[in-house]
Amino acid sequence: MPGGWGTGRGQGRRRRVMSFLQPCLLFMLKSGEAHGYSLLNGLDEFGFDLERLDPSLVYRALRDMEDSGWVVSNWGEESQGPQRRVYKILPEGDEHLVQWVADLRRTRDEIDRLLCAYENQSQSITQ
Amino acid sequence: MPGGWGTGRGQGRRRRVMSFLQPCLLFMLKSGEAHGYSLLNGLDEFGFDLERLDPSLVYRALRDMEDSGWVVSNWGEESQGPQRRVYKILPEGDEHLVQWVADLRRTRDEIDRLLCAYENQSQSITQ
DNA sequence: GCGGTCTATTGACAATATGTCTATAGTGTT
DNA sequence: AACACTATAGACATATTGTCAATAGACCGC
Repeated sequence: MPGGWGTGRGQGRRRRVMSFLQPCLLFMLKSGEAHGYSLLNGLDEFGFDLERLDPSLVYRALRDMEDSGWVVSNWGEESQGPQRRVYKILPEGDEHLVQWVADLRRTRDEIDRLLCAYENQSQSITQ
Repeated sequence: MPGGWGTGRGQGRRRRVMSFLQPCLLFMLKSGEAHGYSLLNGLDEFGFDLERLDPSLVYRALRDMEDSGWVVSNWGEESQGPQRRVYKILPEGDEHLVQWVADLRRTRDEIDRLLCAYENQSQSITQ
């Protein structure tokens, strides 16, 4: 832990929930099957900076989720352009997303607690 | 990324913000100097399960923050009982906490966006 | 007096997670 | 022909977290 901002990798890099890519990708796949690059592009909807997001991160996450049995993929049948893998969520992936949702609610509450305590302390000091 | 819950380390382990210990410890030190073990005990206030939280994690985080110049510590002057290090936040630590607060607000908003999208999709499906 | 638990701290090693880079390849534009 | 975008994936490095062992004082129960 070099120390968050200003040192080491990704200066100014934001700290998000660990493995946050996972529930985002699972959720997008709930809306329908998609291929990797379009999922990548959809991540800006959840706060990812697409200019800084290396595509290999997304593809590795997709592969890992497939290894875990939450999604499945098959090569599309394009006749034109590069071949694309089409990903689809499985029932196990749906269940996993339910767990993620419960866990993210708790994580949000924990962040809220710290932020509220911080803001309350700032107010009491200035009064 | 074996896949969150059910496999690998920490079965059922929750996924929180990376390095979340850091702002929690910094905030507690804003309230006044404290020694390591009391900071450890105060972490239940922010969602940490004290029964599962290894003290070495907290002490390492404190050391890392001291290395980064955000806190300072000195050996207390107890005549009885084991010696204790007393930690104190520095102005740089205060500034770093301000950055953490801004970042945590964004992280909370990102979680909110995913949770709202998820709940909206669940409702549209059942209607 | 001894064993166990709690308090108090720290380092070493292992495991997990993320970041970066390289590579291949098709299409479209300049 | 070069560049950018699309599309995918592996290797290597770095960052972060988890676990274990170690030391030691105080207190409590037996």
